[in-house]
Amino acid sequence: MEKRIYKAFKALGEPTRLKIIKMLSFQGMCVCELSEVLDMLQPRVSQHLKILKDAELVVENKEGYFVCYTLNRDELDKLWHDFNLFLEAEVSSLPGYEKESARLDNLSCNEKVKEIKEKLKSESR
Amino acid sequence: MEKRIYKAFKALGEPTRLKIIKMLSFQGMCVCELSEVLDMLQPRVSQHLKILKDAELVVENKEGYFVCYTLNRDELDKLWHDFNLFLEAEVSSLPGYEKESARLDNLSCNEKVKEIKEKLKSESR
DNA sequence: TTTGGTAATAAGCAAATGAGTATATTATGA
DNA sequence: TCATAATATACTCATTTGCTTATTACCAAA
Repeated sequence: MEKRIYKAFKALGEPTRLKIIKMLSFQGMCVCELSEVLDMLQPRVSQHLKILKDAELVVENKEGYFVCYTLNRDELDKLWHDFNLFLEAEVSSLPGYEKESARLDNLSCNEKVKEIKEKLKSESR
Repeated sequence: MEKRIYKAFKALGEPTRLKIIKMLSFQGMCVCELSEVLDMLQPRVSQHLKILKDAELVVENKEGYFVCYTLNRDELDKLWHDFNLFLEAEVSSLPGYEKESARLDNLSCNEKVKEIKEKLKSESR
């Protein structure tokens, strides 16, 4: 789960790919169109589309020798939803966080840190 | 606007930073605590926190020589909101997309592409 | 089965990134 | 002012990333 999340964010966190996604938000487009509209070499577009496809943010439809890509809006919504589930989840319930959870339970940190946190909490009330 | 968006996604799209964010979703924590809980060297934690702070996903509160970091949930919500605005916006209205918009208006693409799109459209109805 | 057009992959290279080590910087208290 | 603790920054190195060029794979029509 966690890997899927950061993989999707990583795919979104790049200017060229964000541009491609913006173009696809307007309409489905094939590689040659994207290449023309964005004024980019075709391999560059294809490579980024592959990354977006691996992250399931984009879907391809082959039609003859054209490959039409469309934005996967459902997956985008799901990404944000899953990310929020991840944030809300108990640390102890997350797979791969066993050790972190244990260390969280017996933090050997300074007493002062606790005081500081109490202070911050009371301030935020 | 666009740069802020992909910068934030880029910040989220990395496993170590996602872990840090998860920890901060539980409670505000200082660097030493994060370092201990995640079993990572302190400079590593500090470096990632800097990136998260630059993306405004995290806020720091200095208390003595402790620095307590908290998750900026408002900014997270804003990120998703702005991202959706970006997706919904007219290409012609987006700064930095002037050329793309113009090229979009007179695509020299093959007639077949148009046929394919018509076909896909009618199928999706 | 050739030919022409479209897209994917491979290879090479420069730039960016992440981690570790060492060294500042900042703040506190004696 | 000096010693100590927490955090930030500098530096180095290995890995990854993105772009370009070249090549290959794929598909359709003649």
